[in-house]
Amino acid sequence: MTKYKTDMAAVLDICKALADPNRLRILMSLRDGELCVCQITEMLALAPSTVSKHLLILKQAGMVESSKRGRWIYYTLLVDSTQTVPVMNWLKASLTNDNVIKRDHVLLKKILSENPTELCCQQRTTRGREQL
Amino acid sequence: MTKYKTDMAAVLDICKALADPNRLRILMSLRDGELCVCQITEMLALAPSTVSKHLLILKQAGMVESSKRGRWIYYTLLVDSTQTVPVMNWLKASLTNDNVIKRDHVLLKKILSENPTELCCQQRTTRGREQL
DNA sequence: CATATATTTCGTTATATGACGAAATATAAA
DNA sequence: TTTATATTTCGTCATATAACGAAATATATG
Repeated sequence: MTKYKTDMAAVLDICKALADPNRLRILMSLRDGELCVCQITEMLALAPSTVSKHLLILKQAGMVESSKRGRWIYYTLLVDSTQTVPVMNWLKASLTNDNVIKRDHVLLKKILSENPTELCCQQRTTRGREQL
Repeated sequence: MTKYKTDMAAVLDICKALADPNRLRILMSLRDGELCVCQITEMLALAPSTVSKHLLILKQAGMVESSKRGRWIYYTLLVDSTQTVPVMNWLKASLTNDNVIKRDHVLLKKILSENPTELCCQQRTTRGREQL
């Protein structure tokens, strides 16, 4: 396993990270690829500071990683880990049909496609409308 | 999935059940078969009431089941569940080499073999010494 | 029946956790 | 440089959780 932490501590960090509905929703929302914090925040409808804390917990557990691009920070699943692969497989198998997760999925598609000017990530470098 | 609970609630109950070191130790201790509460209590060196609570949480999460035999209550892993199998496989792969878990394993073998008269489960119906 | 043993339930207490808002930080746009 | 946007950090508060001891419950033994 990795360094620093004992195996127990590593597993425990993952289990604690999974032991919250909003963090499970975040993990499931990252199935299809990266999302920036503001998109996740929009989906969860929580305070940005709260979402930031959730993401930190997931990151410290080794479930996700972040990359900064311009003003935005994108989070992705850390799929190259011996820990996260079985965990995510189990979560996907168990939660894909959950109503909250399904609702999130629909909402996310809307957030990613429509992305109106009022929303965060308005001026995305790649393909956003630039009008304020 | 099962009844009553949503998928999310079911997964959450499992994750919360796993998010405690003593409950992980209990689950790992049940790898090799059933144990009665007093044996688990001896291994963990916690108050019986605390162990009882941990076992209740694991049971309500669907990770273990109990069967009463005489004065004793034996707990076993619930291995016929689509939830517990992948979870336990992951735990076994991740925790078998952990030092605490290894120490528990040694201790449990001692508890199961020696089982001196002072200990709990003194007068086991199957093969215990009967002297008080 | 009285006693000892095994386990659970209950009440209490200390700590952990999740939520928020305000303030700090960083980066891009005007 | 000033302003707006994106995110994090910090402090606070309410709730959840883990531990214990005492008491209750159940079952076997004397």
